[in-house]
Amino acid sequence: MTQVPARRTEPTMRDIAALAGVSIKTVSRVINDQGGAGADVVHRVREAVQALGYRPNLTASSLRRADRLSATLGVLVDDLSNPFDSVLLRAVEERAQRDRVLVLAGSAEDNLDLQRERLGSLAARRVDGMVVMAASGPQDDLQQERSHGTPMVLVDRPPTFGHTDSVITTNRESSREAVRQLASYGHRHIACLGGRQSIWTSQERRTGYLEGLAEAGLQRHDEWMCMDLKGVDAAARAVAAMLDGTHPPTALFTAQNLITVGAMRVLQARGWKHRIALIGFDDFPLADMVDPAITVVRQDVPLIGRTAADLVLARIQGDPSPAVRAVIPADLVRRGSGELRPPPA
Amino acid sequence: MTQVPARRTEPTMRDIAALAGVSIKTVSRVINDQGGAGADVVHRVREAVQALGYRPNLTASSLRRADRLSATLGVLVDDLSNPFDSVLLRAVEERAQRDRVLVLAGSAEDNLDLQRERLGSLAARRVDGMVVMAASGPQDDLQQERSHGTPMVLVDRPPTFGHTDSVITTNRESSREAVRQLASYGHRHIACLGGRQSIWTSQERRTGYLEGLAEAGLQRHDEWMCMDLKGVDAAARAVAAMLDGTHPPTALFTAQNLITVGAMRVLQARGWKHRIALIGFDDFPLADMVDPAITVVRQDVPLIGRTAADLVLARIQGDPSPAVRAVIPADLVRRGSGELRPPPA
DNA sequence: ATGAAAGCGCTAACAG
DNA sequence: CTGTTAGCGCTTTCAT
Repeated sequence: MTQVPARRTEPTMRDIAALAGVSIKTVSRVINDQGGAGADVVHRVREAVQALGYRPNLTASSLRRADRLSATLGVLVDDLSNPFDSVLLRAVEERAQRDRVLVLAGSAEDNLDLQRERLGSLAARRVDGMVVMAASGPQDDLQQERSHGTPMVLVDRPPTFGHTDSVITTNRESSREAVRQLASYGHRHIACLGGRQSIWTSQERRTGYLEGLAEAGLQRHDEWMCMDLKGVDAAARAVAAMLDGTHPPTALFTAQNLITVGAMRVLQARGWKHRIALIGFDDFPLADMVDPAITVVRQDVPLIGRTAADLVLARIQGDPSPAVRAVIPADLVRRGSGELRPPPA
Repeated sequence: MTQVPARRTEPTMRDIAALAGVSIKTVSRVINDQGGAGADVVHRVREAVQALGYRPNLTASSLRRADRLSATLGVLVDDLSNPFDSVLLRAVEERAQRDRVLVLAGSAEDNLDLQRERLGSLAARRVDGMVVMAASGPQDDLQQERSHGTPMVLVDRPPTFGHTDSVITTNRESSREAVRQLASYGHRHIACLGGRQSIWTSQERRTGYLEGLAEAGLQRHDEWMCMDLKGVDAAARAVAAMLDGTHPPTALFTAQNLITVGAMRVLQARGWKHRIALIGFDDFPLADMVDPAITVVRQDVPLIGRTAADLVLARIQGDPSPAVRAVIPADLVRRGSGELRPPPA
């Protein structure tokens, strides 16, 4: 292996102008296709660009340009390696690229300090707008950023302050529907396993669960409710404990991805996977390949991302209409595990 | 809902200077903690910053600063929503954030035109360096970008040109190991199902398969080799056809994620999942939850990402050492499907 | 159709 | 310790 070449200084419009024998302004006009330049001049400039390997400097241009736009969007999620987050990012990126806008991506890990730091980094780069999955807790930093005028769309969790667009899914309604379906299959002992209650979606799904119970005329039972579970193993332990309790449920509503997997693991280990019904919130790969295939509430994550991107891009273009709170419907994908009936009493 | 506030003009150092009654240079010093400023002056400046809600403009500063660094890294992958790509991105982001460097992310969809376009966008923003999963085909655009002096690290696929760092995994060696293990369990009819041969990794894995056969003293057989499969369904059809052929294999080596899933589906449908051995390249969620659990070759994607980030960040710092070709070992995760023996003849 | 001068927000180099 | 001047690469404005 040989030495890695050192960074060279890039040619500027000045260099092009000198080589083409025109003024720097003419170069600018040619490069931005603004017309009003003689054919031969255009040709000479293009040749010089080729010869020197010139590439426009967007940061310098946006500094002076009237719109001051950086053609860059900030996207802040919990964790870029999460399937939900990465699918969302991809959808935003795809939409943004249509307008030749690039995406600065960051993970805030549901941590307010990290979120503040990342917000500052994005602001320092003068992104044209932001798509943010808000960390749990007070949204002061987001609101402050917003008050600077930065177009911002919140995804997955709504803003607690005004004048700001958001895109969320039907957490509560779909959870309610899942529980109602379990009830309609004859279940009367339906448990809910959920994630951190500090996260808005967890709360909503829990509320939906309770509403579903009520609508089916079923009693709630504290023994059948377990929140703040973190990770597959914690979920598995909670499910095991519940099944060993004095009032074991016959159906489970797992309000989050990893919790669903934890529940599957326990049911599989005990050989009860065809006996205990299971509906999970959020789809996951291979949910249809296991036995029984897992019934889930599926969010339309790409649509959430596209909607968020459309909103923020429109705001950047100056759309002054009232703030929107878009709700993307989730649907119940029936695959088997949620259509198991309880054993006869 | 009320009107969304319009973008306001941000205060500049000039405004701070005016309010604090100092020169703009003093403001610069205070904001960049360069010292050499009286305590009361510092205080006045800080107050003005607070009062006006001033935030530094990194693009403007990097335009003039000696190092010209934008504190931004470009990351170009196939598809940001792929698990491999998003885990990689996350690892790079994490490393970059330690140096307060942000990440501009893009998907090139293994398409040379899109890749060129994205490369140009990154270059226009003067990223300090790039981490690139090269699209299949000629790497002229990458090489040209490289020749401009941009620090660049290729991941997952090596460069076909010189003086450029790369980070890859043991595609060939691990494939060979997988095949050798199948042979050691008594299999003599081992098939290989692979993805697009235009992709370097597919070729390497196929070569590893052939080497593994040879080392085990087994004959290769064209009927047992099927490449250029795209997607779960195509893979499933190919596996089905193979099993229906005149020389059905007793073991399968599937060289890519989705192909593994396609194979699983067929084996499951035919009730042969405990009869035909299966080893897949690349781990996937729930591989340990299905029956039988799937034996896979697992890449250490986070380590690949961290290594790539470390390399490019070091180059940005000026590291002049010879180009590195880092190889991150993949390991065989034995879960059951790859440890099935062939039926007695 | 082309160019000169000014300036975007900031930092470098040098004075005082 | 603090300020002045120049200039990063580009676009704006206005002149020719």
